[in-house]
Amino acid sequence: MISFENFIMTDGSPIYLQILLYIKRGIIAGIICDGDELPSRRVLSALLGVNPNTVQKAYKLLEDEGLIASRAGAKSCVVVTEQKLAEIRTELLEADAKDAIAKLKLMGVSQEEAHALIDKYWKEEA
Amino acid sequence: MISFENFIMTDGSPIYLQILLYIKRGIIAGIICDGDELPSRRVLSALLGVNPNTVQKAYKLLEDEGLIASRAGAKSCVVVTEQKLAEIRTELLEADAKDAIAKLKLMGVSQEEAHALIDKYWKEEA
DNA sequence: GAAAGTGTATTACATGAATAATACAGTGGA
DNA sequence: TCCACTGTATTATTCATGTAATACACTTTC
Repeated sequence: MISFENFIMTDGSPIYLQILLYIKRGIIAGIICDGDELPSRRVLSALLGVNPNTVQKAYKLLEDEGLIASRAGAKSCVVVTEQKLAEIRTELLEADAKDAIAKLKLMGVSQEEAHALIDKYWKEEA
Repeated sequence: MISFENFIMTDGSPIYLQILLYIKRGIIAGIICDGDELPSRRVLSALLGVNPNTVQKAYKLLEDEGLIASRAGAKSCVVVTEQKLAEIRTELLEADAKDAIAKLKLMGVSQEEAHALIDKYWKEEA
């Protein structure tokens, strides 16, 4: 069963997207694997303190991407091939890296300073 | 007059926040300096293709932070002291760096890979 | 088979973001 | 002084997010 203990809700971006990205990043990290069971919509919504529909929205999008499989009555589970994993890994890594770099550049940070920032803040938090 | 030619509108986060952050990051980069004139609400809204109220919302927040000064009838302009600059620089750099690092960690990226990602994507785009 | 839990779907509502159309008062330059 | 431009404020509307309350069919397990 997939764990959500490291899930931290951010204010700002839609909750259903945060859930979606959390699962995607977990898959990329190898923490969430092919065949893993997802918590049911009702259980996860209760755990996060949100509405079941919000969770359903995230799960629906993941199913549209072919990353999870759902059948009425049974638990949903993760479906990941090697190829799909490589795809979303590249997609998310590139997006996150470029986004961060663009922000730093806007603030006049140099490439060397960027490396220093990573070293400075990497150790903090789990 | 402050230029917005490097401003790129992202979908997702509120436009007024994007405007606010763009100006803050410009101040941090030293591109936007104390005394600089801001484009009027109407002019900037026309330039970005958004409603004047959206720009007003961003400017209002900047004024609440003491980063710009507005008087009815006259152009708004930037107000930045050395101390305030140091404050927001630390605040934004830390926030952006920590945010990016947290995302990479969720995907199982190592500190070494993070450095490699910076080198890989730094050159792209202006 | 029965019950509990599951996925799925529908409808209604609340809220905030953003748009739209104004209106008014103050500033600055011709 | 006059006029264009400025900041400021108000009200109404649209849209997406998120909530809420259901309902129904299917599966898993006892």
